[in-house]
Amino acid sequence: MPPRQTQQRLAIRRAFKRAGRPLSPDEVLEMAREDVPGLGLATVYRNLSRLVEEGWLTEVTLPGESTRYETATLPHHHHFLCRGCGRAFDVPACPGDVEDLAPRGFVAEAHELVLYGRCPGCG
Amino acid sequence: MPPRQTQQRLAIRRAFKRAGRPLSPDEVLEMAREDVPGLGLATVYRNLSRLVEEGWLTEVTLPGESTRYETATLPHHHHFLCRGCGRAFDVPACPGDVEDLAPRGFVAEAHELVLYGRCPGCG
DNA sequence: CTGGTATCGAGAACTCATTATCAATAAATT
DNA sequence: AATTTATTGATAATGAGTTCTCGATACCAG
Repeated sequence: MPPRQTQQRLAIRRAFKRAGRPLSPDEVLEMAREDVPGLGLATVYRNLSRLVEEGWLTEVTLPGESTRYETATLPHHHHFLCRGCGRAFDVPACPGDVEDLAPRGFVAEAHELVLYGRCPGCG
Repeated sequence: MPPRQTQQRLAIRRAFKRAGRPLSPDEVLEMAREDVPGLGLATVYRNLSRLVEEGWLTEVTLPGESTRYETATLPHHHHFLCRGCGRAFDVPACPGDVEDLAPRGFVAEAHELVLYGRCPGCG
C-alpha cells in the first residue's frame, strides 16, 4: 500500500509552490480548487497531515491564529502577519542573539518572531 | 448598577498579583480557589473579560497556545514559554529595531517575540 | 436590616478547527 | 481491461475553549 499520486495531492502541492508563503487549510482548499474544482476540505486536511509526516511541509503557528503550513525547504526564518488581509508571509531574516534576552535562570532553546503590519497589497 | 466588589473578583486579581506572570483561565481558577474554594470556571471567564474591558488585564497570545492574561501595567516586553511545565513568563527586554527586518514593501507596525526553553524550576 | 439586583456556580450549549465514517471513485498492478 | 484497495467527498462527530442559562447568593444602597 504505497501512497498514490492523486490529482488532489498534486493540486495541493502546487498551491504551496505557487503561493510561496504559509497557507491555512482554507487557503489551500481555495487555491487547489483551481486545479481540482471538486476538492473537499477533509482531503486537504488528510494531505496536509501526510505531507507533514513526509517532511515536505511544516506547521506554522502564529499567536492567536490557527495552524498554517509551508514547504519545509526554508532555512531559519520568521513570519509577517498582515492586519489588512490576514495573510501570512515569510520574513527571511532573524535578529540573532535573541535568546540571550532570557532572564537569569531561564535557558532559551528556540525563539519565534512575528511582525504585524501591512503587506504590499494592503499598504 | 456599578460593578460590585465580590470575593471572587478579589481572589482573581490577587492571583495575578501573586503570580507575576501570564495566567491561563485554568491557572487563574486554581490559584484563586486558594482564596475562594467554591470558585467556578464561568466566573473566572466573566471576570477576565471584564478586567480586560476595564484595562486592568491584557490578553497574551502565544503560538499554538490558548489565550492567557496578565496585568496591564507592564511596559513593552516579551514572553518565555517553558517546555517543561508549560507555564509562560515575562521577558522584560526587547531586541529593538526588529521591525526593520520586514521585507521591502511590507510595513511593520508591531512585533512579538517568544522564547522557548526551560524555566528555573524545570532546569 | 432589608430590598433590589449584580454576581455566582453548575451545567448545558455553542464555536471553530480538526478528525472519523463510509459509500463511491480512481490510481496502480496484473 | 479487470481487480484491488488507497483515496476521495460529504457529512457527522469530536474536543478544547469559551459563552450562555437560570435559580440561588451576596453585595451594597437606603
